[in-house]
Amino acid sequence: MTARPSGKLKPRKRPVQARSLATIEAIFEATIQVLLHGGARALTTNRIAERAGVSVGTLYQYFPAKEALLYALVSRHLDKAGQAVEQACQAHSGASLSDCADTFVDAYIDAKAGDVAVSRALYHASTELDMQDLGAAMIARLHQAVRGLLEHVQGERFEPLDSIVFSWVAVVTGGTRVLFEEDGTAERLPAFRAQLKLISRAYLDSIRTIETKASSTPTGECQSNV
Amino acid sequence: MTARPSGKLKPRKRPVQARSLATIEAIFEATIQVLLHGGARALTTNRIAERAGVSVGTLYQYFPAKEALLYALVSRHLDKAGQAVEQACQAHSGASLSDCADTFVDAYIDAKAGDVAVSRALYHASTELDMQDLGAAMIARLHQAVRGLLEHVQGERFEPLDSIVFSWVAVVTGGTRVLFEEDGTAERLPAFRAQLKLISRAYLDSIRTIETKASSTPTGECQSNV
DNA sequence: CAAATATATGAGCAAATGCTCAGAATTTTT
DNA sequence: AAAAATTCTGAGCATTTGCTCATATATTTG
Repeated sequence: MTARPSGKLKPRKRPVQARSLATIEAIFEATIQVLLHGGARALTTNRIAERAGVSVGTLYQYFPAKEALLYALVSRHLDKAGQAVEQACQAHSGASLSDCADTFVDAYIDAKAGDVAVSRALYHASTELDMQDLGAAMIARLHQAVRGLLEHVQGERFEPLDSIVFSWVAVVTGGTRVLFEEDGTAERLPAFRAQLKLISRAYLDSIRTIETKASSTPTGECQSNV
Repeated sequence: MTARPSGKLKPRKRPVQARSLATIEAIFEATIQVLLHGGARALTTNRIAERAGVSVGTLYQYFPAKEALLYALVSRHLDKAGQAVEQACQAHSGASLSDCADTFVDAYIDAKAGDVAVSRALYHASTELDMQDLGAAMIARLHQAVRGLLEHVQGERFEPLDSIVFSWVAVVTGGTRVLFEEDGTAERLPAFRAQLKLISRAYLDSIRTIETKASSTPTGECQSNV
């Protein structure tokens, strides 16, 4: 289900001894540090290696290209967040509508808020490269989790489900990103989280239709999407 | 009110003859073309000049650095969008709540949807540089326009206004950006627009309080923000 | 211990990039 | 038409970047 890197993005060598694992970890950590300290422009393989306390050659023994390193790092980060959201959604399956709304909002924000600076840095770094597949995989994952959440709300039905899921996820993830790019993220976060829950609850509440009744499409404009 | 570039971001020379103005326009256009064709990685000053049909020297006569060129281009683009939204908001001042919701959603999406590819390209290019001031100025502009819109809804009051404005703007702009990064933006756009209106209407409707009555804060968590 | 395997080193190459500058070409002014 | 002002040219410099490879060190295996 996870996007598998191809060509130059695939890791070069798998570590077998303990020290090499530690080296890779150091490289990952150094990458984040360089990114945080100097931004995407300062992110050179030589600098990363220096900061990690290894030589460039070592870096290139595990990653065939700078892109591959970033790819692995972003992949890792997204995977953690995706897993957290999936878990939360499954744990709250069958909950009430407003609980569902809160569940997704909290899960997503918490997953990203763990380290705002890292999230921001990795995002900026990722836009340079062509890793749309990673972003797409993440979104697909969120879609599936949220879809499951909405499908199991007792006695309610949402149509058109695809469109609703897409829009809700877009609004929550996109809105959070805007917050994270802003200065003063931390201070704004609590209020934003509360408002995002209000938004989600109000939205889902306004478009829900009671089950087993004839469902009249709430909007005339949209029907379905591929 | 507009952010003024300082240091290396300030244009170098002002055009006085007609041909130089055309040259600058060609450089702008070429920048967009190169960006669209090869992405941020391929955006070099030599390539831009070549595509524009001028020499690099000419480019550097008007822009002291590559950054300055991009800064001017993004500034221009954001300004156009900001102006469009401001105008729409002012034109619909005093409208009903759901009209207000639709107004902002339509104005913002239309401003960005004019040329999806350009929006996307410029956004990606801008993340590399440090032009947070431009983004901040744009957001501040949107905030003010939306605040004016909500303040003039007859007989309704929104509190805490700052928090509501921030969240609504974040959700609309962020959600739209997610859509624009996705594949198949065009096909998804109509459905998303409709859902975004539903989201906005449901949200604003759920938090409105009748004027001249004692306003009870709808959420306990959030009060105000600096 | 020795052979085999795994890991680490870092000087330096090839390519690319941002940008300059001395002067040519064009337009405007006198 | 000459002088002045403006605009344009593009070869090439200084620097940076991603990355390699011959060699050295460390760890495991037989």
